[in-house]
Amino acid sequence: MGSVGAPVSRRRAGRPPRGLLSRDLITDAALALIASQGYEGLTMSALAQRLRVAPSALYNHAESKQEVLRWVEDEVMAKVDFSAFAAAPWDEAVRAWAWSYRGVFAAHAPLISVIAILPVTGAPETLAMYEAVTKGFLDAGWPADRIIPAIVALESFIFGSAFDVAAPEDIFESGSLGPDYPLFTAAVRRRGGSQADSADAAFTIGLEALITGLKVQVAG
Amino acid sequence: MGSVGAPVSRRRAGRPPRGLLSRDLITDAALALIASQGYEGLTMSALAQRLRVAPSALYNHAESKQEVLRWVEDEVMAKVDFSAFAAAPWDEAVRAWAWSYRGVFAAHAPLISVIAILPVTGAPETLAMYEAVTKGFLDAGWPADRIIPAIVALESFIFGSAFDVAAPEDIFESGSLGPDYPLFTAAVRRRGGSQADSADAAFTIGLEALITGLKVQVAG
DNA sequence: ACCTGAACACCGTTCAAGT
DNA sequence: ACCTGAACACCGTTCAAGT
Repeated sequence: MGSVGAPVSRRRAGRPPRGLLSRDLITDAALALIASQGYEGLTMSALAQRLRVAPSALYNHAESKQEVLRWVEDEVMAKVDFSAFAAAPWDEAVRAWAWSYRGVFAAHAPLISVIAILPVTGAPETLAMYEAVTKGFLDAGWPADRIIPAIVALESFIFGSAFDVAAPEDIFESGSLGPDYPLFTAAVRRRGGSQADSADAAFTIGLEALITGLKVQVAG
Repeated sequence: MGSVGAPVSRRRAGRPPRGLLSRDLITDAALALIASQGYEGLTMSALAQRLRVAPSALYNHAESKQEVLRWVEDEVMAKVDFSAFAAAPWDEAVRAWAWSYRGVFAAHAPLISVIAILPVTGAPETLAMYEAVTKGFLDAGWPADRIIPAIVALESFIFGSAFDVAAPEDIFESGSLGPDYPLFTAAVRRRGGSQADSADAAFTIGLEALITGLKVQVAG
């Protein structure tokens, strides 16, 4: 782990900034703020305070808070480990990538709604991941026109599952209404362990089903 | 279709309200507001204005905006069609339910982050759906301890896919960075049609893979 | 080119005062 | 019990003024 404020990934080339701020500094400060206060703590004021600057100064570098979130998103995406696609067989690589992807975004759920609307334009870390994943699918013999839909399907499952990780322990507690829904209540009771265990179990079941099902589709 | 302000589903029993407001009236107004202005238009002020009441009056009935969103969520959930579980074979029922579920929440994506954190306590429409789905799985011979994880996995995929429906046409446009990521750029080009078609294709592929894979798991 | 300080147009929520 | 009106503590963003 680097010290607070240390760059979290490879820095952008280009002219060094003249003033106090830059995209990289703002992004690092935003990530540090999110790490310590969560996404509710990420306000333009708090960001400015951490950078010892007036809030309005941020707008010389970012068009909006939305743009700052896009920078954060690309930086977070860089933490996803897709290295298995270069070495392991397809199903093993998908498994390793998906678990890493879900783990990273479980701590960044508010970004998911940003990503969903967000063109990849200008997000080099994100594009690097897609390039490696695409190559992994091609190497495994996937037809080119099936690759993007398959990746989107996997990502949809991963994003949905990332939300689930943050769910509270009592998410399926029906309370006083319980007796009206006996089958569901019984099924919930049969599912043991903590919420973290339950989320992992659901993710395992879904991911393995997807891998199996996709393999069948591409073979048939 | 009912007229504006008409109740959208079965109304709650219990004492009629004494004043101008009630949970049902607030929920209906919120849904009407969302339908005409989207979720950005759903503010406590706008809600109060539509109900011809001061914003502070809402707090005699709802603890917070978050609670209003929970009411909306349960109402929206009532639109999901799970009737196939009572009649059709398991895979057909899952397919019909999942498509309906995704369609409903594609128009209500901001609710997804609410649901993920939200215990089902006090959400009768939601519980009714889970009860019917659980029964469908039991009737198909599913072991009780596997049902909830499987439903959660399906829901994760459905929620993630609902986000995808709202994605812009150019979501995978890499722009000037394109040449650096040739395999991905080529794969994107091979995927034809509109974003709506792409979202449908990804949903079809993922859902069919899940159904196939879950069947294999439960058989083995 | 970049930063400050004041201002603007909002948010959700609280609370004393009324009926 | 329920509603009003004023107030509070925030938001993100703009813009004239300075260097």
